[in-house]
Amino acid sequence: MYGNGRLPKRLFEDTTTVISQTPLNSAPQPPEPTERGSRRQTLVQGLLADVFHGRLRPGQHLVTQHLAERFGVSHTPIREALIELAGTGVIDLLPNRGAIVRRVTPQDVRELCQTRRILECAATKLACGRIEFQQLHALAEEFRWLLSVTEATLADYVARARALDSQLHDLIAASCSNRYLAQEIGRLKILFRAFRDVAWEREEARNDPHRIVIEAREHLGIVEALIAGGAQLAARCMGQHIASGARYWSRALPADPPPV
Amino acid sequence: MYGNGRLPKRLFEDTTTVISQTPLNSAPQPPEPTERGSRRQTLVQGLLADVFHGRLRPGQHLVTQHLAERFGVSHTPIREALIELAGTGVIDLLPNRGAIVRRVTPQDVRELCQTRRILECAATKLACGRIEFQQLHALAEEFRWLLSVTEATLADYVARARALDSQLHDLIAASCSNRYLAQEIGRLKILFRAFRDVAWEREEARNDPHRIVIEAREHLGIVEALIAGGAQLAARCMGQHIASGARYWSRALPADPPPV
DNA sequence: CGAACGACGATTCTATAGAATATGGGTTGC
DNA sequence: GCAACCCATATTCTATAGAATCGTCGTTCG
Repeated sequence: MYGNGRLPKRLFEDTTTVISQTPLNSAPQPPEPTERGSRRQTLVQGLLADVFHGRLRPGQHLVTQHLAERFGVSHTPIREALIELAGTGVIDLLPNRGAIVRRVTPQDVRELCQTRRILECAATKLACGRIEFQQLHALAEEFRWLLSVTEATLADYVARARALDSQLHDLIAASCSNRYLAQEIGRLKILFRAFRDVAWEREEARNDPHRIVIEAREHLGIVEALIAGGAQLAARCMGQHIASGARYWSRALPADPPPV
Repeated sequence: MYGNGRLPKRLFEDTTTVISQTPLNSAPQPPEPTERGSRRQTLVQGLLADVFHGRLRPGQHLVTQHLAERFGVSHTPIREALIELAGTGVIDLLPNRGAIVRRVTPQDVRELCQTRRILECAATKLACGRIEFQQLHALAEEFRWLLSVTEATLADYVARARALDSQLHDLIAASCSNRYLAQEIGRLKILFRAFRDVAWEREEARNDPHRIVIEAREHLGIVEALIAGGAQLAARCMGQHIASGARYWSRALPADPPPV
């Protein structure tokens, strides 16, 4: 297979053959011809999921050839997706030497959330007073509804809770009147969501109603502070909210590879 | 030239032919075969310079064909550079419709600096107490030297001042013990540097000694606060330093295109 | 026996060609 | 005269092939 029977070269700490070891038939989308133009985005999502799932291990050397085969596309879009991923810091891209997956440790999640907190608190402060009261009241309604419902159909309930979460954070980012700030928040949000979605799947606490209630309460606090015009208070609430999320979600990381 | 004599299609507000209108013989590097592997980075730098110089106007439609000819490379690395630029927010990348240059207004520079201030102040606070005193004292020495020298050879003087500037900011970013934060700072730094370099060239205040002295004083303040262990004070100094820079450099934007 | 040199192989990087998509003008019908 | 439909062209997007580069192994010299 590899010329004269030699094993594939090992450049980095992990083997390159992990890909064929683990049954990766689950992730590679069937040659589903995603519409032209959004293929790179699809690949980015897929690779992100792989990284957070632990299918692509930290330090592992990503070979475009293999990835291309797995996803059923050519090298070119793979390469482009890797460039985009390198921009978000998930992988390192060494010239002429390919891409390696950066380590994702609980420490990383903490740092990610810390950075998110810094940015989103600032955005909250800036957004305070710039959001239509109507929107804020509507959101407050929704969160109160979440808190009032004790036992509903979980599926819809969860979906709605997550949608509202996105809605609030996006609204604040969009209203801070600073495009760069909003963009950085968006970038980190993608990372955090990818991580959270994986944690969501692997946790037995998958549809933990308790967590949803806690988050709804935190969200409501933020909205109420924004309605009252308390920028400092709103920012503090946001800070606590993100810190709380960090503590909750960072438990669900894939098993730490043994420290080399 | 274009089939039956029709003009090239106009998709966006600005003409696509601007490229051939303005004498762009200055920027396009001669087919200088930059070494393999760093070509994308070179293109990113070149395109950034073009944007901030105003050679690529806001809203303008970037055609990969033209850019490839200008830089003397193929479409592929151009496309990759555009993806990377889209990651930093300089251009918008619409699927199947190419890239357009985002508007860079004084407002943008303000927002950029505001975001930088948020991030770097946080980093300063975090870095306080984590940097070797030796390094801090050495930097302080240097800044005092800058302040003491009244009239030296400008060239070296300016170069050294800029190097020290980078050194201090990089040291703080590297010492905040948060890789994501450091990375975001780095990203914004690239944008700010590209902008500043252009302003530097176009301003008559090119080697403004006064500005250097002011910055040295601000830098010294930051370093001294870090030595004293005053995280709050250091962060406040950093905030004032960045705000001061924002006020100074935002004057030198290319002439605003008339508001459409 | 250890270290340095040379060569092979794998992989990345760039270039070119072909297919899909969107845009704008021309034409037809009302 | 106006609006909707259709076609042609430019441009983007993906795929494939070739050239340069890096890492590793085998050999040779000290």
